[in-house]
Amino acid sequence: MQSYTEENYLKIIYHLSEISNPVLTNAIAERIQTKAASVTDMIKKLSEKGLINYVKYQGVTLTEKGKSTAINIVRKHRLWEVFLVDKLNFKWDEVHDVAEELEHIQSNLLVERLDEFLDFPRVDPHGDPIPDKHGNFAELALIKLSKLKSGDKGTITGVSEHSSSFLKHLEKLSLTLGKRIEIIDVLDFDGSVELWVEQQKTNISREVAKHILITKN
Amino acid sequence: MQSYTEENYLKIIYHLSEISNPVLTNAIAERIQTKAASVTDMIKKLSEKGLINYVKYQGVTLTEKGKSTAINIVRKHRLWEVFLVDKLNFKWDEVHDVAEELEHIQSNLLVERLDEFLDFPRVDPHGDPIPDKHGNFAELALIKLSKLKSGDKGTITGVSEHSSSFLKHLEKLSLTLGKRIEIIDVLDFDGSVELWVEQQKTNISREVAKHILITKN
DNA sequence: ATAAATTTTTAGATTTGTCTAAAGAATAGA
DNA sequence: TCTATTCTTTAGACAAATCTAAAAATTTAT
Ligand SMILES: [Mn+2]
Ligand SMILES: [Mn+2]
Ligand SMILES: [Mn+2]
Ligand SMILES: [Mn+2]
Repeated sequence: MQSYTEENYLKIIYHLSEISNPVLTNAIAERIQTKAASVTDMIKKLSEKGLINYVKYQGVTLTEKGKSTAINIVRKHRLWEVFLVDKLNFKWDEVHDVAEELEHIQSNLLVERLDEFLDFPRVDPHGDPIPDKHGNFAELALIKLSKLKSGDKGTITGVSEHSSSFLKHLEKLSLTLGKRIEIIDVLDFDGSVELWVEQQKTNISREVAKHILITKN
Repeated sequence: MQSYTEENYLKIIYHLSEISNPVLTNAIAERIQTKAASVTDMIKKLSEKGLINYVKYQGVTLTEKGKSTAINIVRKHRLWEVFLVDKLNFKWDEVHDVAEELEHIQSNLLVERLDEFLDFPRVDPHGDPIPDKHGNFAELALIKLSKLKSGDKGTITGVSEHSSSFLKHLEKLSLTLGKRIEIIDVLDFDGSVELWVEQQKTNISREVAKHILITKN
């Protein structure tokens, strides 16, 4: 059994592994809002527990055991987010912090029953895939909106930034999951994008476009 | 804000206050599965935070602030128990440990939405009353089954013991919430009770009878 | 290749919650 | 009332997770 803190480290190492492998001490420190020295202490401990492989000065990778633990926490996090939005009418920008706590509740029965109660959802309110009880999930082939050219059409199926301010901004522009969009123009000058959504012309910055994920169709 | 541990202490002090006031160090130690010395440390801290009144060697009482904090935890605990039973099909003997964790999730929005989702339940799966958002709840006038005489009739509306083994035992005898019972006889010898429930004669020990709560009618 | 800058680790301290052992206070018995 | 028992508190220690400051390793730049 892992502590609340160990679980948070494992989950963050898991997410960072998708970007760079091995995962470096400072990258963890930045994400977890702590000091590099504290990270070194913790990764030593996780290494002793067989949850990560640690080579001094080189960074860490998850072991199989560490990976499945991390995926289970991600599973719980995303299931709780679905619960909050679908059943308790939370908005997609209100769920993250609460799910951050709920993901640590220890009960397999609870997770499986929750999954069933929610009718086995495949994605969370931000479009992120939910692992099944065996840890399997389809990696969706999503494209950043910022990669599209004028004339391209698609559907918003995810976001790669979960901050409340960002999500509220998208909400205001009707750029929410499931919406069909069509690129009108991409400005050479600053990369900002003009697009159609719900018969309306909208402009978004390149920075915003980078964090909107699209399936072309 | 209180820590997980502080919250557990407050809740236990709250429950023990109903039995004896002030609450003594050893009583807390026994309930919380810890040593008296640890309790002394913690009650000093809770006292400094203004959550309890502490007089050395005399025990503690909750302040208004401590009491309302404790009631809020009890509210969350019981709402989560209702959720687990009503929505996730947990049995009444399976909910306690999970609720013990869930009661510490920090989000007023979550509690209020959960209350609404559950349609503002008044009692939990063990018959215990659920405080409303202002901390008010009706103290039900329940009688221990062990106090009844032969010929007395009533309805099972609560239990004062939440262990899984006890609740499973009641389940087997059909002695669950809402069931009508009638006392046939109380044995002088050992206080054991013979009673009718669902057209069946059943025998229970005095010890079991003590923990079944009845409304006479 | 060597020096400078950056990253990572170690050393030592702090906070929270716990423990054991021993001392101090309250209560009960004779 | 005085002693024995029980209850409670203090003293000192420990594990978990964090921090600052300093040392060591790695990477980058000249
Ligand atoms: Mn978390
Ligand atoms: Mn999410
Ligand atoms: Mn608890
Ligand atoms: Mn209950």
